[in-house]
Amino acid sequence: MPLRFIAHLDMDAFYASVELLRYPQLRGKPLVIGGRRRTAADLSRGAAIPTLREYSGRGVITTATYEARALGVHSGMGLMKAAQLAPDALLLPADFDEYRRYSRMFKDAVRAVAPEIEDRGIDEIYIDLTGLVMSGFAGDTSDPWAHARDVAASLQRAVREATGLSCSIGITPNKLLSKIASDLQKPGGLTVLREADIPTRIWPLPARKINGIGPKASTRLETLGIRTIGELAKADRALLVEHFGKSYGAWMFDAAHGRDERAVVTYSEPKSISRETTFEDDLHPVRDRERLSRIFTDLCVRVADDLQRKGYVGKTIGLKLRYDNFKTITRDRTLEAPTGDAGTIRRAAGECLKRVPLDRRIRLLGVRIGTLSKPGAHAHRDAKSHAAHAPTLFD
DNA sequence: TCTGGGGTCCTAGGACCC
DNA sequence: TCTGGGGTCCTAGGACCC
Repeated sequence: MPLRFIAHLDMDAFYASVELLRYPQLRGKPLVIGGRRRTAADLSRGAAIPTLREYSGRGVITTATYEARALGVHSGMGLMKAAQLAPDALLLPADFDEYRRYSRMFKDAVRAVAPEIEDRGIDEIYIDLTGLVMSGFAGDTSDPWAHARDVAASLQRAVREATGLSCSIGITPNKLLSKIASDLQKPGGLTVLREADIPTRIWPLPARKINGIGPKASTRLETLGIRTIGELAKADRALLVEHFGKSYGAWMFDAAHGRDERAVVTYSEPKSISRETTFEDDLHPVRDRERLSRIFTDLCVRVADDLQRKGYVGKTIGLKLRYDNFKTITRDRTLEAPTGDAGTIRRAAGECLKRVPLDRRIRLLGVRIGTLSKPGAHAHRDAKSHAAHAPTLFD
């Protein structure tokens, strides 16, 4: 594989930073984003921003400012637990429409300089800078990595000019290393790593820093006495394969050596669309059946709306259910023909529901549609079905 | 004061077909 | 009678990521 210059760009505390543009007076204070969705009333109220102390409910932190992180809270943490650690931290509910707007702005600003972008969600991207870096380099004897650094700095300036926001960038020969590198000097960092830097910069880090090694795998690695990426790199490959399987074990070993040949993928089609909701209080399948039925139908309608808006139909309808003990089960059913119709989705999901045990309270209900396609010329469109639905356990 | 919501990918068994 | 592969689709669960 020829030498590449791959960047990973990660927006710094993205949701919180967008909020600070709107509420500059909060700058410097500990702030977390999370909890229920923001309503128009929340925005117009103009009242004081509530603190974590006042919160009650099942929300989690989606983003914490660096000031809040200094108090021990982090994304994914339950808000009730965070309130124990940082009762005076300010809490704002998320405003996803606004974050998506800023997401488009920063991606457009990057794209104007470097078009080879892979979307990795609302606040991060990979960028293949190889062409850009090398084109400035024909016959030049100076260091292309220094040039890569200049390109990255210009991207950071472009993002700041377009949005007022800061980001961190890692540049290395591949996506795996760049993802790690962009995290090394947050916020506002610019980290360039070459292959020769792996032993000093990568190997001391915990194995968990590798994108793809999560909480389960890192715990299992620890039981093998492997904590750092360096220890993983020096582990016996056969031992890893024995414990983690041929595919995952071998991948881990290669990752620890910084080997990754994946391309920057600039376009991909969605594979599934889903909507789910966690209830404020667990619902009883019998006593709360009317409420459950209404929520269920609403989820199906929202999935159908999403399909319509994005221009897809789907063939596999899925149901997701989480019980009060957090055990999660899924059921799905594949239709004869793809659909985008809320009533059809509701009927199929209703059939799935008949196949799950309803012997305990329910915490979460979700509806998913997969095996997506574009409603094509030869695909037969359903006549409008008026959301007539077959009786189900929730009716 | 446990643990959101939207995704992707992988595995594994069984059905079914050649 | 028993014994084969391989390939694809469907379903359920789980790890992981942002």
